Amino acid sequence: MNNAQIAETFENIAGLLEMKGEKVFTIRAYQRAARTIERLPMEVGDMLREEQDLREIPGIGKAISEKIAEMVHTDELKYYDRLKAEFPDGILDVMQIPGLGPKTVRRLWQELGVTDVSGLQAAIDDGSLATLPRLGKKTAENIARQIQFQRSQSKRMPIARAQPICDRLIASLLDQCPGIHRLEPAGSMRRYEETIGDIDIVCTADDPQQVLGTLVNMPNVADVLRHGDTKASVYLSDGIQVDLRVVHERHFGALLQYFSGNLQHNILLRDRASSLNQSLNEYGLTDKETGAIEEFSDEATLYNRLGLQYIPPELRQGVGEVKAALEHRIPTLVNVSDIRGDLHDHSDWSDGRDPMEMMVLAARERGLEYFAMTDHSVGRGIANGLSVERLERHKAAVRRLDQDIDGIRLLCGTEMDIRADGTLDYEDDVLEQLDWVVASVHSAMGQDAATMTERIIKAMHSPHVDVIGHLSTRLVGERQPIEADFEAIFRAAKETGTALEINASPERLDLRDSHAARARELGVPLVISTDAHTTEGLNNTRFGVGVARRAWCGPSHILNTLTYDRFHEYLNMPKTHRTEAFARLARA
DNA sequence: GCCGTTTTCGGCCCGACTGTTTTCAGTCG
Repeated sequence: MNNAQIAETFENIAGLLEMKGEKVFTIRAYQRAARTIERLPMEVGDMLREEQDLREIPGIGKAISEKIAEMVHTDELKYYDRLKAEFPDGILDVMQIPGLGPKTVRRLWQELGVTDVSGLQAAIDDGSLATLPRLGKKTAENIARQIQFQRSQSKRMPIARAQPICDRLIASLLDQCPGIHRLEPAGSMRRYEETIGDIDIVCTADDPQQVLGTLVNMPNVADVLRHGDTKASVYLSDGIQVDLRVVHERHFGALLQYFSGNLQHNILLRDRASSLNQSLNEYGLTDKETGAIEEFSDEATLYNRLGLQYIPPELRQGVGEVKAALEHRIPTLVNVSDIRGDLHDHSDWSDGRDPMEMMVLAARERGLEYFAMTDHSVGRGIANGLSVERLERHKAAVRRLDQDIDGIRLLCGTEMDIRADGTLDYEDDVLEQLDWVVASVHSAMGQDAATMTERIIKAMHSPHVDVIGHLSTRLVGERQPIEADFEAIFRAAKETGTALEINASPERLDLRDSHAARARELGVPLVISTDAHTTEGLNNTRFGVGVARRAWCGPSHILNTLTYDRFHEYLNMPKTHRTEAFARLARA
């Protein structure tokens, strides 16, 4: 079993225990373990194989580590099987419906025999649900609506889709509410999660009611879920929920912190406050003895007041960052402004939309010092991949632009297919004339893990392959990643001196955060590239930087933060010396 | 179930909103 499957099992256990009426702290422990395992940089199976003690991971103790070991070794969990047997099969689906919690679901099952979503719908339709004490007509209507919504949309939205919706919404609120002082996205958007459950926005304004009223009355609001004095929740017709919270200016720091989450981070922070005899809520810190309230107009002061280093939003995942902040171990994270080059880009020579010259000018406009033109190789017939002959002319065109355009250095490159058998799409004599080679998997993505791992590692052993592009080939919310032994691939990357790409295209975000973290731990040079196919695509660097920041990467972990001269020095190094050379160059 | 510059036992985050209630339980984030 892999981390994702183990995490899901613990999540389900938590759900079933809730219904059973188990102690909330037991339930919380399983939920916390699930989140932690989901975000672990390494497969727990590999950790056990290397005889690491899982109990060193925060939130994982004796009972849970034993359960993990059982799942890794036997692919099943007897405790979970016994627990599942106590409940009908579809009951967890019923609990997924917003507004229905364990207490209600249990009553519906025991008193009305509801065991799945269709049974729930039937209980609404025949009126029996509304007859139960403390449930009524309105509740029945709300549940019916939620079932409809759940059917019409998938649960979480890729950040690529949510971001423009959020941007438009904020622009629209600012436009219609002149009394707004501050308005910022918070939640998973601010943490640069790869998918967004709902759009959280925090606000300060002269007249909170006016702002909330404006939101609920917007034309693209499909449904109003809640509308109170300080917060409102709506469903947009775009298929995503928006939560807006409005408070007084002097509470803004505490509110922004509270709403930027995640849940586990906030729990740990409140825990920290508690140990200082303070109580933390979205309005500020309350002294438990005197009752005095301290307010914060910005987040940094709040963290400092708790004796903590400031924790950037991307790190607020409840997986050790609070402890690190206490010990002043929060690193300086990479910023968009640190990125000096883009090393994976397409033009209309292959499947890009814009001409090479426009791409280069757009890159220069964005302040980049160097830029690699990496159109597809011949094997990508469908993407108008370049034959050896066209590659020759492509190269000449790049060299010409490099001469003609000042202020940016160009690299002749390719995004070359790694074929199904691990051979490369161009011969060595062609590759050695290029400045920069991105090698990517675009075909036969369904290979078994052993074949795929061997295929990629074989490509890494080529002296000409500088970086592996979008390693897992996943598309967020669309296509599953390849099956492979990623730990072995990361180790081979280090050994062969092959860099790994963090593909910043928000559809990809590949490496994903936990993989980037593991590669960083091993010292593999990472590259943040946009894989732009249009000039606008160059704006996506921020998403890649978001992934790198979530992986605790500083500028010294990212190859394309090097100045052109240093980057050039790196490239002139034989591959096998590069990992070491990078560590030196990045420190210098 | 986890965890310890108070603790190996006794704690474990905190408030808003809704519906169905005459004071609050359930759910959510």
